[in-house]
Amino acid sequence: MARDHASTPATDARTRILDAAEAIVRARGVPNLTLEAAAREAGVSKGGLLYHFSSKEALLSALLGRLAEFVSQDFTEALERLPPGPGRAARAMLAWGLEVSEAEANERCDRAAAVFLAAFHHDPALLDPIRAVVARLREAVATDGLAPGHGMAVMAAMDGLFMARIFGMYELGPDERRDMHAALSRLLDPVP
Amino acid sequence: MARDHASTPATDARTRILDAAEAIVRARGVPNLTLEAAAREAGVSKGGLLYHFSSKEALLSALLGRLAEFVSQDFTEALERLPPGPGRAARAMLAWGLEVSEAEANERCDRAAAVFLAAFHHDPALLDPIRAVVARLREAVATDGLAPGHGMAVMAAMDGLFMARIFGMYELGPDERRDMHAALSRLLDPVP
DNA sequence: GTTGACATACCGTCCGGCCGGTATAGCTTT
DNA sequence: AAAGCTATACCGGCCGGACGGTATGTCAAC
Repeated sequence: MARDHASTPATDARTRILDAAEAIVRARGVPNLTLEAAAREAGVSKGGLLYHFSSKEALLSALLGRLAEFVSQDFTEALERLPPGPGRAARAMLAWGLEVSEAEANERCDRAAAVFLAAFHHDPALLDPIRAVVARLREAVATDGLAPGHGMAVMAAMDGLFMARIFGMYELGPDERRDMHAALSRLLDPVP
Repeated sequence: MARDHASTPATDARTRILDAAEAIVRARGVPNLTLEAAAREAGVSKGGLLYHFSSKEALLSALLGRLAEFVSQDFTEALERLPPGPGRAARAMLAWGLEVSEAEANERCDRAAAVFLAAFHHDPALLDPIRAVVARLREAVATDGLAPGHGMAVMAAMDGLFMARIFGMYELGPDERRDMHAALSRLLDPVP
């Protein structure tokens, strides 16, 4: 322990380092995420960082574990808030992406993107944990009672918005979000 | 000019370098795209490469110009192959992503992804040329006579498939492609 | 002999990782 | 209870390698 010193933020060093790494990527991009920078931002020395994460890969791996767990849990909660019935998983995705405030959606998106891109750049295999989560989501969407392809269309559309934002391609305004939500909702009703 | 020399592969050095850079990113990832590696792969010296592209940024910029032009032209062609009428742009996107062979779609996707990711990593601003192209596509999709949001839903779904592939998240099998095509096609008909 | 199209050699920087040290807390032995 | 011992949680400096970029040389073609 020995964690005090008058002016240290209550969180433990490990978490602070993780947060710092994320913040750096968000603010200054993947190439600026160096061990020194992360250590500085977290208020520890480089040696201190390497005590907690024995390599850059270990740091990124931890970052990704956190993300995967967060995403998984977040989606599960969205799912459980919805009544059962055909298309529940797809409706959860839709809600998850388009029924929250734009600010909230963007925040989640940016957090995920930062971790995502940093890990992918270092080694694509680091994405395996979220790949597993996504596979679960996909399975849920594909088997929730909708006509084949309909749920996946919704999921793909949400993923498209994610990508469009992280690469700064386009971003929907409030009206467009509403319109797109309405359009995709048509896919959730039983085929006419 | 002065392009011969008995034993140079028919293409000019500039193009060979561009192709080499793309190939490296595709085969070994963004971090392995170095000037030396690109030069070696293209069969020139590092100095030779720097004669054609005065910096790494210049190389990436050229790569991206090529991509932007290719995408723009490719989409225009897809558009022109379709009869006019409401939803033409959206149908072109759908055709572009789901009415070609899986191999062809993947090939285009991977080429684009390689350039995309390499440029983005070096400097997100390098993506501006394709951002402009995408803005044009988006405009086309948003104003092609469909009910609001419907075209964008299709576009986002295609972008989602793009992202899912480049990050190895998921990939649709032939049946899924067909099903998703059918699902999204429902959005192209006049609202019932 | 000048220019275009390279090749070779080299430099400065930056980054990941390792190492030796150190202060503190807790346990144990006497 | 005093004295050791060990583990934890760091600090600060260093090294080796790689990479982008420059500077200079070369050599055929015109």
